Amino acid sequence: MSARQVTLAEVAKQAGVSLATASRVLNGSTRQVSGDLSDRVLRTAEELGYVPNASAQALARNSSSLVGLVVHDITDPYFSCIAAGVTRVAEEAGLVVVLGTTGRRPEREAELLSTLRAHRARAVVLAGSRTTDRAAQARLAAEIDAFTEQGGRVACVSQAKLGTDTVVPGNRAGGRALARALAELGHKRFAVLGGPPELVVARDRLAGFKAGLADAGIAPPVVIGGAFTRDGGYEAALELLAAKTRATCVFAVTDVMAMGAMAALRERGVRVPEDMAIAGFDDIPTLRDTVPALSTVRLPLEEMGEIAAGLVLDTGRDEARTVRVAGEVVLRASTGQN
Amino acid sequence: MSARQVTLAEVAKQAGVSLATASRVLNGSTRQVSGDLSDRVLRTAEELGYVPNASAQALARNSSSLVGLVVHDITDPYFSCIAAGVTRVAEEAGLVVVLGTTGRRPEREAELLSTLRAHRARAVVLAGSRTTDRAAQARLAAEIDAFTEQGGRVACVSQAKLGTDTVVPGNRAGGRALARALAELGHKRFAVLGGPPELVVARDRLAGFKAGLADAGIAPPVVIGGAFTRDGGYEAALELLAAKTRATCVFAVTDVMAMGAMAALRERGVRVPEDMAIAGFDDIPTLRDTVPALSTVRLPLEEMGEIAAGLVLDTGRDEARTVRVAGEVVLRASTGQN
DNA sequence: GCGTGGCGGGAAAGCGCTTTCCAGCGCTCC
DNA sequence: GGAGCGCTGGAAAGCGCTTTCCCGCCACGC
Repeated sequence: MSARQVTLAEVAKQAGVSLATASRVLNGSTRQVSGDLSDRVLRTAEELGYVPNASAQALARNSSSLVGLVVHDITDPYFSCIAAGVTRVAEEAGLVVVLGTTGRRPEREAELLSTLRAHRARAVVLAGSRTTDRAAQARLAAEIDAFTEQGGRVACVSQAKLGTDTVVPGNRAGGRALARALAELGHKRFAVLGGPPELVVARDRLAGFKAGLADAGIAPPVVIGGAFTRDGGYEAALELLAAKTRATCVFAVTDVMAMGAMAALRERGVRVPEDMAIAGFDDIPTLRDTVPALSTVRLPLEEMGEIAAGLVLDTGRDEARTVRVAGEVVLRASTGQN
Repeated sequence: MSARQVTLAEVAKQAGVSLATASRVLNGSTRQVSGDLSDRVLRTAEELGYVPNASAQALARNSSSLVGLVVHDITDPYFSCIAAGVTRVAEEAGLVVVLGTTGRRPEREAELLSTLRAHRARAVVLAGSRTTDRAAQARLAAEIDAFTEQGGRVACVSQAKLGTDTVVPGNRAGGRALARALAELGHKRFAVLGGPPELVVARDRLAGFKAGLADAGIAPPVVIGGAFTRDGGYEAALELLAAKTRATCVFAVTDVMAMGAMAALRERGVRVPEDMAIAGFDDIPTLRDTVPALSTVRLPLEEMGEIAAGLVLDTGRDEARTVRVAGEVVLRASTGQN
């Protein structure tokens, strides 16, 4: 089988030109090639079905056309939206995105970065959330350094790391605005499903929310931890109900968690929003269509992916930049009065 | 900046061995190396922070560690679930997955395959649905041939292509079983939101559904086309309502479409399931938690991704294999009586 | 007329790795 | 005791491409 792949050398020979000329014609260069030869090369390349060997190009140029994308779980709409943004931009730039998933294990992030470095990826977007796990962070920082020293760029979504481009959503501000909006709806007693305490994103949203409550002169919420997933929200909501707090409104730091929480409430016969109002964060598309529609803080997820990819592919500037994107409170049926 | 990357040659020199020996130690080979030298190489590699250059390896070995994955839209839960399965298997095998998105343009599939070929990807999973567009199919078939001739393997999810491994969900059988189950619930008049007529997946599900209705001695359904997306389902549902059929139960050929349809029904004040029952296909995770929960045909999406990746990475067998996975009817609240 | 410079073309030196081939060495086996 | 073998280590030839360097050619200016 395996018809040997057509090489540049074959094209060159067939077209009766040198390797150098063929390369210049087919893969761009500053040098000019006469129209005559150029045509001939183009034609034979076409005829032979020549496709350049990307590995060889990468080796010779010492830079590949790969862009890395690291997420925790591609199944999570938060990440898949960001992924959509990143891939769109990358593909427009003629690059190819390699997808790495961590399964929420922080140490995988560094491993993946190392792999990406081996592949000489020219850039990486890190969409996973930052943890406070010291060892993992140190290892990650070292990998990031190694990666950038090798000439690659790194952008983080929602986790400011020194020396990298960053897209920072207004987690704190969003949480705060949401708290105020909910307070205005008349709620007095709040609970928060706070996710894992070591996740910075979760902490920021929680901190913002608390600040917002304080602004409104409302007592601090009951906070219940849990995993950053639908099931985490489900469990946390059950725990909340078991705790018999008098909260009338619960804030899940993530839409996905809110989804699980709503399922738990429903199972327990707690009506939303009559018995318990609920709000999330992110505004993932699927939850706009649910009943009741979820109140949340909207983040332009796809756009954030696009921005991150844009930052990381913009070879012009060299210093790290930070782009802030604001969250927008969106009140829907899940908090009533709407 | 850019501290030059550590090369094998540097490691070898530092460790006082030849390039060949260093390569054998670090990157596996059939050949043995004495424990003494081996240790020395391993140690210096560690010290220097050596990471093999994947492009160079790919070039020298004429085979890379890339696995392609082509989907229409990574944001669609159907695809993101499959993607999760594929990446899991690939990462376990020490491979890296390259994600390509077509944006539902059939011609992109061939383009991406060509790119993947340039990168010498060792395998590709095509998760996009097959269309009946002749030109696109021909181009795609040619690219698949080129890819396999070059030594790569191709697997398709849910679209049987000659000469490739395939994971085939029971679209027809699932549609049929669903129709029968719905008939048993007492429905007599059905509508189908059939998606784009040129998509084979959509056609199969529809055909199966019709067959199931026929089995139950029920008149053929009203069929309304539309896009294979949430918005497509939304529009199609509006059209259905405008058509003033007397259908009491509507089958959306995709859960995602069903989601849009439910939103449309809700907006128009049509209660589900009291006024109109609805069922989907795929069983995407998010819709298990909605109100009402969606009746559907469950497909093991992640598993399908895993199977596809498994097929394509199993270098043992050479002929194309087909794995069928059955859909399982799951009746939930959206069809009432439950 | 000849030096100059610009320009298009080709030869060849890598890029970092794998792998073949060969050399040397210590064994076993007659 | 020597032929033959198996085993380990190293030299070197690629893998397919980019890019530097050089060469020959032509147009130009003095």
